[in-house]
Amino acid sequence: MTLRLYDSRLRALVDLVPLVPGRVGVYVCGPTVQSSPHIGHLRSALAYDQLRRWLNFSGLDVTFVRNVTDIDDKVLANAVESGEQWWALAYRTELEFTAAYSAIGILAPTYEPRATASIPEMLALIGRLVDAGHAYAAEDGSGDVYFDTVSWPSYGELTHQKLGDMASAEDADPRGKRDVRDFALWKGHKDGEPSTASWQSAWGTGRPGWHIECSAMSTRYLGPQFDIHGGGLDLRFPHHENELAQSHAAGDPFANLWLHNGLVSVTGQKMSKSLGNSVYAADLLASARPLVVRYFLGAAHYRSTLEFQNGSLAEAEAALGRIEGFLERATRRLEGTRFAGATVETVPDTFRTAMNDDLSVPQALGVLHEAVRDGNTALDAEDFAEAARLLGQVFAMTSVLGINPIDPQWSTGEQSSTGTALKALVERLLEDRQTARKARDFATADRIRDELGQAGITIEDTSTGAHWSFDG
RNA sequence: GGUGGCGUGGCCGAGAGGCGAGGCAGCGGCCUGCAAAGCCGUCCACACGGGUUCAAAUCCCGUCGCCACCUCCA
Repeated sequence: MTLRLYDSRLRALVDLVPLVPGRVGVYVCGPTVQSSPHIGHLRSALAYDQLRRWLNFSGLDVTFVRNVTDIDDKVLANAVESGEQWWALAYRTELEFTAAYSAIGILAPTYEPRATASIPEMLALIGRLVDAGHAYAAEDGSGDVYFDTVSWPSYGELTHQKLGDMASAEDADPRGKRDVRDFALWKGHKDGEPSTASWQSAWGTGRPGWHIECSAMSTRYLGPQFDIHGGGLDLRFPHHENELAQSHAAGDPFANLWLHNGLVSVTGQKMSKSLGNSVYAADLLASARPLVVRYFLGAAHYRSTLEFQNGSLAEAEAALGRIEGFLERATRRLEGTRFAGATVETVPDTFRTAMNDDLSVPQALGVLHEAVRDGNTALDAEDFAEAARLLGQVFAMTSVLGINPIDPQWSTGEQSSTGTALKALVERLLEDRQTARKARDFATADRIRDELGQAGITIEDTSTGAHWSFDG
């Protein structure tokens, strides 16, 4: 059984056939580090994290490259606004992204190249394009170098647009362009721009255009041809179209498969700064546990628009709570039986089939929740063999999806002296409550439960004694 | 003007010709001293109008509404 993915260039589901058997190269467009990470950046990164984990689970050796574009018009503009060096802004922002990614369990890439560290590769690529007649230096002396779209007949192949049908970009500065649709490969240095943001080239000092960095970095680390290129739906045009054009025109076969993840809408609207409805990573992480944020962002299919609204996180918390509840309850009940710790971690075939079908995570979550329900039923029936089997499945499925609650990733590090003291105190109170219950002094028993409840601690009476936990 | 997507129950969210995905919320029940947790049941949906078919949420035609991209975007 092989993984099928939706290739947005072919607009069809295709089998993933690695160029080198057993190995997969994945390039994902990372952020332009111009401002703080928002919900959309996290959703996108998470989609490819799910892909990567599934590829790994399927036994493939994955080289996963996600870039950081640390030089760009907006980086320069925002640095002027905030009164700091552009490279300081870029690095500060990059650290914010890394922290947010890591908080929700996105695995660190195999490598994370920065655009500014691949300038020679970009210049070499531009040189090949100029030599091949698909790029030209502007004739206005600006030092700009443009890709010649008219010289490349298949321009538009990724987004299935014809050059003549495209709306002309009225806001673009035509300057030295031969055609308004030509895009900058290299931007000549302008007065007022910091000298630290300019590099020597055959066309004068300057800096890279947008797009060229991804062609240069993907082929630098994955080769002129690689398996998968991913990014947000909004990058299809112009960014990915231009990447494809410049790489093909330079003679590179480039990516075999193009993946695009859906965007996030906030209460039905596109998120944008002008609407003032931006939801930042920091907002999300301040209002829910990181595991809940991950569950929420990963619960819809990666190609669907994900709707964020009031209550979204609470719903995710509740759904996840069911899974956590089963894992805890089952582990507790199986403790001391011959099934404890003997769970074989396998994933059900239905789960595997769903994941292989273009990463159908929503269906896979359906399988997961059914296993949780069946597992709870087995526990109620004291069928420990069945409960243990399902516990193993739930562990396996949550691990593959990166939402296994007992993964050390999610531990809040409460093994402190305060934690130990709290445990002793709560257990002491639970003993008092148990004594009262045995004496049928329910007023006292309920008072203890209420007091603990007010302190944020929930009590559940089970056949093996009272269990306490913090409120979700 | 061009390219593409979407409309599913109170909400989120899968499915893509024939068995009610799943979750959240609600209601009824079992369990419980009462709860909590869990389980069972219930709530039988597919924008609208036609058509094809033994059978349509799914295919076809039309209509309405919403959204994305067309050189800042994850």
